[in-house]
Amino acid sequence: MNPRDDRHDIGDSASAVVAHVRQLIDRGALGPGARLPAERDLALQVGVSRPTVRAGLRTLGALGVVRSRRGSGTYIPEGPPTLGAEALSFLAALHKFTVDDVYETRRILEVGAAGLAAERATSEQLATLADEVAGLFASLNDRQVFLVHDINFHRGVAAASGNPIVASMVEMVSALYYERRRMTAERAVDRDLRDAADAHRHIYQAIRAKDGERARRLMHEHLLRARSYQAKEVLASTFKVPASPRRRAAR
Amino acid sequence: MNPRDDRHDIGDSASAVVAHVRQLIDRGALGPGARLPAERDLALQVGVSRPTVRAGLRTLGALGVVRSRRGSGTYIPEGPPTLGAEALSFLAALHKFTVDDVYETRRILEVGAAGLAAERATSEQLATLADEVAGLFASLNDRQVFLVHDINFHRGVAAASGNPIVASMVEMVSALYYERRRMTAERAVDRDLRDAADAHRHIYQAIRAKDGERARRLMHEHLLRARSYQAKEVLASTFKVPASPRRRAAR
DNA sequence: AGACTACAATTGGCTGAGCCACTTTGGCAA
DNA sequence: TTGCCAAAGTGGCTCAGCCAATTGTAGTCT
Repeated sequence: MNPRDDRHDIGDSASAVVAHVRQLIDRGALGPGARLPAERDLALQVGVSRPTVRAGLRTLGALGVVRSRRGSGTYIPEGPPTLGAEALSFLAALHKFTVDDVYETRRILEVGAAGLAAERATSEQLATLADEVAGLFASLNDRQVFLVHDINFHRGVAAASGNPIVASMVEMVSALYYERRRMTAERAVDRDLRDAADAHRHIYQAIRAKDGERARRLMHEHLLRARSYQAKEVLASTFKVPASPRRRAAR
Repeated sequence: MNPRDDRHDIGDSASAVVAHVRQLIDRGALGPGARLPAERDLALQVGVSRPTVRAGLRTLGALGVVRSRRGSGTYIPEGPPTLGAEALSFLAALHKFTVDDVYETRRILEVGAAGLAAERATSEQLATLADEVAGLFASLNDRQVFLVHDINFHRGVAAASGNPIVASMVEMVSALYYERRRMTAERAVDRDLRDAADAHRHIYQAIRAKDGERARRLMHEHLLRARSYQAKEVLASTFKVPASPRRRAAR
């Protein structure tokens, strides 16, 4: 539709592709679940080569805006909005984030999310939280499974907050937390696990009772205690240094 | 080159480049300010073609992990860790984040940041905050400049929190806020601007006095009031839009 | 000697053509 | 109707090469 689409841009041609897709989104031509034009078509539309289009799409892919499936096409993901956790993971590796930094961020974000969840959680979201609490009590003897239910409970609270920005940020730090915690979860103490499961149950009850202030207070205390549990484990392992009793299968 | 390499990975070759760089970072061979090997060298190291290396580097660039400068090389950025704000901007466009969503997220993050800042702010960071407060009072008649000082104050508080994760998240939402607010800032009411400047001054004073609870309370109230200011502006413009001013002066 | 300019090497940005692997689809045969 | 298979479409990757910006260096002018 534009024979006069000269390339007066001075910057990257690849970012012109990003801008083009952004326009399509802002114009409403692309939304969640939509499929983008094929790379070869996009190249014609924007007036750049296909490798350049691929570069732009790769940028969008890294941002989590699009996802490419070989043989099928490039799509805008459906479902709840999500910020890629990879960026935070790299940042953590580069700038040496401490465990306390992570717990502190979680306290700020998730205490707020718990308060909102108490005001807004739908019955469906409450049911999800109840499931995860049940999962916690059912997996007291399997630390890895327990950890997954733990994380899922917190993600569920974030989703129940009804605020997509808060939810996606909690997803980010949860992913970072999981990435680190997964390797040390085996050291957790039985009694601490039971305490944690109880804490989750009480948070769930506060949210279900629409008691925002109590939900906030309980979430705050839970995260403070969780941090001290983990600190204790690190301390204990420093002194014990036990040989790993279990062999793992290949890879 | 040779299909009988040890490249039996099934996944992207481009992500092998990302993983390679990640290894270099984890191993300590790359840190902030460091320069990556040239693309042509990296291609040899990883065993892929140069376009594939470029694809991987572009992913890292989108994540904010590296930055390429034509003719010079590809570097890991120095300075405080920062999460690209572009991802959140796209997410906002795709999922129709509301103004309330943004203010709510700011309340959660920045109230927490203000509390931490009161405990940890260095004298240098306090001086920066004081500068921005002065800038606010000095720009009461220029809404665009006022907005910049406003944002910078809040970024300064986040930086003073001493928590790099919280700081980078505040940067993200601040960028989103600025992107939207910039277009409507002209509508701000004189009296509201003065109120806002006062609020910032009081927050600064609380942080300087190391009174975390007061800093949190003031930040909370400030952000609540700022939201209602903005809502009022939108309402006013809804009724007054066609009423063109008789004169174009008064700026 | 010191400042400046011209140049050449290095490096990222981009192109075009092409091959491969996977997915989807539609027509054909049982 | 059901099942299968081949063709078309699509993204992943490579190769070879040219362009443009940067940078360090050698040579020139003042």
